[in-house]
Amino acid sequence: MGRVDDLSMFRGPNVAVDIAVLTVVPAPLSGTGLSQLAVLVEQPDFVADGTVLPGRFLREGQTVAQAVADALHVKAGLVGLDVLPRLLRVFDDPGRDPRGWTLSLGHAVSVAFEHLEGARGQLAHVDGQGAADAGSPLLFDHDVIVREAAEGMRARYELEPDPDGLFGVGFTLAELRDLHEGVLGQQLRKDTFNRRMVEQLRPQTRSDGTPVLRTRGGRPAQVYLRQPRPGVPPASRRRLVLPRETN
Amino acid sequence: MGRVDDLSMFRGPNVAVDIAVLTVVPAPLSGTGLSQLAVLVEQPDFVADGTVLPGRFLREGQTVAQAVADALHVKAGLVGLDVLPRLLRVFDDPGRDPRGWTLSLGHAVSVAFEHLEGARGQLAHVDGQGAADAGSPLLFDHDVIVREAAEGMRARYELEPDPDGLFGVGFTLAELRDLHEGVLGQQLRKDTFNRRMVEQLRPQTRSDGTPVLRTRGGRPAQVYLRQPRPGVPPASRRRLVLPRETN
DNA sequence: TTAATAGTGTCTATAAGACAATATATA
DNA sequence: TATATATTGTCTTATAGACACTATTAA
Repeated sequence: MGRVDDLSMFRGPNVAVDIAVLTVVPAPLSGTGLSQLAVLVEQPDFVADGTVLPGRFLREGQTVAQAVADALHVKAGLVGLDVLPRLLRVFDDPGRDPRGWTLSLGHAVSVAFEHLEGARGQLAHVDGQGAADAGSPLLFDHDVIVREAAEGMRARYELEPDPDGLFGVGFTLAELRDLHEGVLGQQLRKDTFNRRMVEQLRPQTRSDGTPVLRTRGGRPAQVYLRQPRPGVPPASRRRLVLPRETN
Repeated sequence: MGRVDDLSMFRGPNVAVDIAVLTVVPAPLSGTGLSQLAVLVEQPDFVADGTVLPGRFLREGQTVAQAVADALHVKAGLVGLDVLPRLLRVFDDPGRDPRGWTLSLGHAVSVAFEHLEGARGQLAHVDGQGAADAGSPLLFDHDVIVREAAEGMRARYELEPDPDGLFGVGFTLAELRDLHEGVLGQQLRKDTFNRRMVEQLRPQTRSDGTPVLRTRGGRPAQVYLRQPRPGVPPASRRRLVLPRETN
């Protein structure tokens, strides 16, 4: 930031936030029998054929996070979620909005499917390439936002158990794997997946020390909780950094 | 983006770009005998004791990349670099600038040390925690920008050879390791480092097929080029994703 | 009982960590 | 020659991949 005493010499752009609300549709509801990554879209009233992400202009005195929360409230009818918007990129083409100079801050948020119950809009399936299959094409740069949002979420879900916290409470390894397969859009190896994840989880126990179990048609499974300590590096990812002074 | 016909009802914020210009000071010049990560800072004229990153307000009709290029030109005297600004985060606290409503888009760019020859400002060493050791404290949120810029660059330099392209031409594995050790602020294991990197590099040869070598006081070393194909996944990072339908 | 799911154990292949040995330049 | 750096090879260890086997529920 430079030294400019009179800011009024600059006319700032209108700044919008556009949000890819990502969720995982549970297997029984997805139609395919598998959990599926999906994004919340809506049909705007100002075009006949087109789909957009929820978005909103930033008001003075607001933070970006507040504008995101407002957009989710006003556009999607979602209230009271405490989400962590992740900034993806800025769309800054000076001619991108014919109505005037606007910037758009593309964001991603991950929301548990249950919290999208009363939401307005539709859930569009996100395919392996990050393309949303809404009925009509995504307008503006919104396809890019969805693709980058999906890419980021997939990268996060490859090494850590449910890093976005879509499970509110405990979960079994099978439920966790369903979730991860939905996010990644790929099947995962059960044994390797379990080995990687177990070491980052804590088995849930009752106060008397007995394990909390959950059954799904077979042998009951241990229920796990995310470790309270975040940022534990997955053991599998060896680092080049030297622990000592050697060489 | 919603449907708003009259944009003039919104008064947009002033939008600034602030840039962490990262470079690696070669070992002979750093004073420590090791290559060192550094960031370009300047002493602003409006405070007695404080340091800032180069920055500039976005003008109408400009893209963010153009504003970054302008800032590097006007503030640091750098012309003609084609840099790739990486967006790090938005600083959006409504009260962060007493002069009025401003947003700042924190960016990182990586620039080869040779290109900073005629630059205004000083190079501040960036330590292992991402803290810049300028003589005086970094003002505003600029310490956060430097930290996140360094984090991102370090993550990139752990698995791939010189992903930011600080070497313009060919390099030996020893030179590459010096560079990576400077970025990471850590010594690296020579053998493992070489194994990882060689498979992502192409040995430089003359038209007659003889290898290009370079000597540094001992046996001459092969000169390598980055593979023209970017985005080659490092072989070491095994993935969970199934190649087949199994499990 | 059978079917379905959960969990454990084991063998193999691959890559990292550690270190030794050899090669080729300069002083 | 001695010294410095580069390069190759090998042994050990850790983890992924593959698969078999046991365990515990419901129907």
